[in-house]
Amino acid sequence: MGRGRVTLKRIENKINRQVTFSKRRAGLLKKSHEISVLCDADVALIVFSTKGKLCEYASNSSMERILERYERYSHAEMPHTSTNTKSQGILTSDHVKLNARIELLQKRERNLMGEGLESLSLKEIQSLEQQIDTGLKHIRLKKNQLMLDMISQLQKQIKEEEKKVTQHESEQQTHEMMPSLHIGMLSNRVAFQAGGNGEVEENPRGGQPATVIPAWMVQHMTNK
Amino acid sequence: MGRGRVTLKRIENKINRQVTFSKRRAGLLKKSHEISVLCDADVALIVFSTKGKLCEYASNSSMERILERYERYSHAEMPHTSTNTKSQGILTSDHVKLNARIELLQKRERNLMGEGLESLSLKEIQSLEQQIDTGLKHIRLKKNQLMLDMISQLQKQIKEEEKKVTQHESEQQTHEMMPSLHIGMLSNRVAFQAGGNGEVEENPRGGQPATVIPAWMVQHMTNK
DNA sequence: AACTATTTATAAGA
DNA sequence: TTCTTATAAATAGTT
Repeated sequence: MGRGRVTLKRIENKINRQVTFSKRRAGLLKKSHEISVLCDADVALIVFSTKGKLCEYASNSSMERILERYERYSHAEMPHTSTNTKSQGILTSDHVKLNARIELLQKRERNLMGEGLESLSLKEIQSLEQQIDTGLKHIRLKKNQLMLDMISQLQKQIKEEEKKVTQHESEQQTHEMMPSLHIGMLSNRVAFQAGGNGEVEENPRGGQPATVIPAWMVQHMTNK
Repeated sequence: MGRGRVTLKRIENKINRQVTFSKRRAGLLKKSHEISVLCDADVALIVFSTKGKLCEYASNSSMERILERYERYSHAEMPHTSTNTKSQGILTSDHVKLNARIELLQKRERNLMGEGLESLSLKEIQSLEQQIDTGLKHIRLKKNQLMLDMISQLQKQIKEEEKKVTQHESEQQTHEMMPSLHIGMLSNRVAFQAGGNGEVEENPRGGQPATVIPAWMVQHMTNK
């Protein structure tokens, strides 16, 4: 829907990404609203930008109601940390409660770092492992992103340096050819393989620009 | 986007409504996925059709994770609205401190789970990765320990059961040889190869007698 | 479920 | 950010 074909891949340019985000977010909101009105559907949309800014849409019935309905529908329930956390109420002004909450959070932190596991059951530990494993993947993804950003920035810098040097040389009538450092060509592959301990979390198809719509989505689109 | 202008009003024809719903739902899902990939956003979409059928989309991190994040975010919204009980007086500053600490801990927790990484530098992320990686190893160690404990406990139990059965049989003068289930010989091997990702740091715990390993456990040990 | 005429969304540019 | 514009995409009505 624009002047170029869309490739389903993270937009690397920060500015562009932000702009596209704003535009598409607006579109998504609009369409969410439209389907809710046209088709009399209950819709809840939650979007967090890269920077963590929240944006939400909820049809007619409030977000809360829809989420409740979702919880009810999706599974019988799942007793989880969020339950305690939420029921305690972050806003509680009671000192004791605040301290209790802090203690809880500290225990949670220690658990996440692999400490204080004595009191946990096998099930709890498995769940913990799962969460951390997933989180670690995210972290490594983010790290790769940062490294990529840094690489392209450095490349830009080097190019500029080269330009200066070249200019300088021509001013001095020095026409030697200086072989430029084309470190750049490898950026993508290198970056994607840099996972610390050899884990490659990124799309294994490395250089492929486009992405196929994931199977689950096709399913959603196909099934009724 | 079609042969007629769209009027933002509930489609009365039931069939049409259903068809439009299907089409637009697919579109919405697609766009949700696109913005999540292109703009690196966290997106959760929940749609209930008129008939109450649920359809959902969640980017990368699971729906649960996003909803949790949402809860956290929306709760954190109104911390200032209810600064009640001025009777607390001096304690207020404590309060503020406690709340600040809680916020810090929450951020830390999110970081440990691979969220809210936007504000971190490459160095910080690397350190985080290191910590979590180490922690994860601990957790897996603990898990293995627990599983091994459970296995030997189960083995003991079964042994006793077998004994009872044998006694009973001899009491009844039934001397048929009942081939006991010596599936057990592999127990150790299985246990030691199951370690999630292959890391088993535990030390072999003696050759216990025969045992059947429950299916669920094998699964837990094998998968991952 | 396919097709296609149109409307809509939006990428790029200013 | 906002506006404009050329184009890609979505989709309403049809088969």
